[in-house]
Amino acid sequence: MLTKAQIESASDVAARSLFDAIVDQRIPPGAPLRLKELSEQLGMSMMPVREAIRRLAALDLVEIEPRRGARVRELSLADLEDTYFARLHLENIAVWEAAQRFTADDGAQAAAALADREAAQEAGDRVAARDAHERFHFAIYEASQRTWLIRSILPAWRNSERYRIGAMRHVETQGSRDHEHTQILSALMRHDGLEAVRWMTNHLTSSVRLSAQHLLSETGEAEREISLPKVAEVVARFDISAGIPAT
Amino acid sequence: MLTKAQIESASDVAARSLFDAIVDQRIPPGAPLRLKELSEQLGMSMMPVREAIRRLAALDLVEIEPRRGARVRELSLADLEDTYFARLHLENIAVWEAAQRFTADDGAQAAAALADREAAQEAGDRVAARDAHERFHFAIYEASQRTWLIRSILPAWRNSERYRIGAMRHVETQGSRDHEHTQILSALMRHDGLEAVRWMTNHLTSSVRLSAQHLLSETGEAEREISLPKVAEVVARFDISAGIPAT
DNA sequence: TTGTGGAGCCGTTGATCAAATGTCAAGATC
DNA sequence: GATCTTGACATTTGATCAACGGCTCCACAA
Repeated sequence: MLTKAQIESASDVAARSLFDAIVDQRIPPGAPLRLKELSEQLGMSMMPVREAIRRLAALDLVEIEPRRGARVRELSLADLEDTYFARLHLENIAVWEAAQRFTADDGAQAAAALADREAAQEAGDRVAARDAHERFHFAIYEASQRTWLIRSILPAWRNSERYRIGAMRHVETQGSRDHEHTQILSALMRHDGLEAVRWMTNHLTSSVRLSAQHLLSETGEAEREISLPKVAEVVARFDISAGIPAT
Repeated sequence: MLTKAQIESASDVAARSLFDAIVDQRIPPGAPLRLKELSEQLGMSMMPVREAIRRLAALDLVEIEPRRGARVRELSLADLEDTYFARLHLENIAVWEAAQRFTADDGAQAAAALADREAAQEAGDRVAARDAHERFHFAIYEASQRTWLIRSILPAWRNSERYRIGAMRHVETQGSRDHEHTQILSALMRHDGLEAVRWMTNHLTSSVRLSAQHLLSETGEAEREISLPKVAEVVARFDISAGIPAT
């Protein structure tokens, strides 16, 4: 496990480094990504950097114009809404499915990630905290065993990180985040899909609220309501299914 | 529209060519993709081929082992089920959303794609038919205006093509396929989301049945039931929402 | 305002580097 | 004496590098 995982190709390094820089806004939205410039900074040739950029483009974090190069995608309220619309649906389906086949081992992995996250949080290591947070969520989704569904989640997830990180930096509503995580996990361990969906919906809804607030405060725009499926509607979709035999 | 679109980079050509070859099983499941071999066949250097392979890997059509190269992912009944599970959920959400904001222009585009498909079918051009089929479906999904949701659909869609193409080659159930397409489209034009979801569910369900049948007949395995959400359950999820104000 | 020239940058190429595997022979073991 | 194991070498293949060629954009001039 250590032997292979340690080998990190140059483009892996570049991809991770660029992703961090974009999420942290060290490379701001709209900024062009110059191959030569980046390859010098990272101490490698242009090729691995180029590949890293293509990978980020596959996640739609950057836009590539042929023969023109790549630039960081702009942030917008519309994009934020759209991202969370997708997340609300996809992740709730995953959670619902996970509830039906959640094992003790799944629970242990998720709990470990939660612990890692709190430790990283207290140590002030934001990158590690973000990493652990992702591990927690995907430990849950993977319990659903629905591989293609899980794969579909990742791009939207990664995109939402761009909005979330900024919003979470200063805000101190971390307590309710933790509470939501715990509630989702405990509902899953009880195989209570409906309750897990309810908490996941709350979790995502409050995330998007905070992110939107932060985004608008940065651009100086007035606050305005964002358009998302109603919590009641989302939950109802699963509620009705509860009476119908699964799969 | 012609000026820019005509310029196709070497890796674009390679990616399309490889995708076609994999879907048609000219490169069979499990076969390794050798850079040198392919670059000679395609008359280009190894780099664009390499990039094309990475792109297909992003869609999970091929598996890459670091330093070992890439090979075509194997087909399996489990993967087929998993793919269609994702498609059933994602595409139904898209259809439901599309129904609410479907315009005459959306309808015209979808209808044009359908016509193209029938023309290609009669001309015996399978690649063009597959292309038009994809255009039809995505014309519908794009009417939903949910960009991130639509993006999430593509990988699973492309993967399902690997199963579908083989199954459709000989089978002559094309009539009911066409009927389903028409019904989906007309339901959308009437903004009848529930009916559109119903037909889409039928459409996907019969697709997966045929694909599974074909797959099992090829591997010589006995027919067996595949595990998917029940049609009633899928439709019910949207049915309950119909009573709740949208968005 | 429009046409032209130059600079900058990306996409591609062919060559080089490094890792991983398969082969083969020598020695150990049964 | 036959077979299995082990180690080094050669080959294959992917990953990376540096340079070339062509496209795009911008400045400047007519």
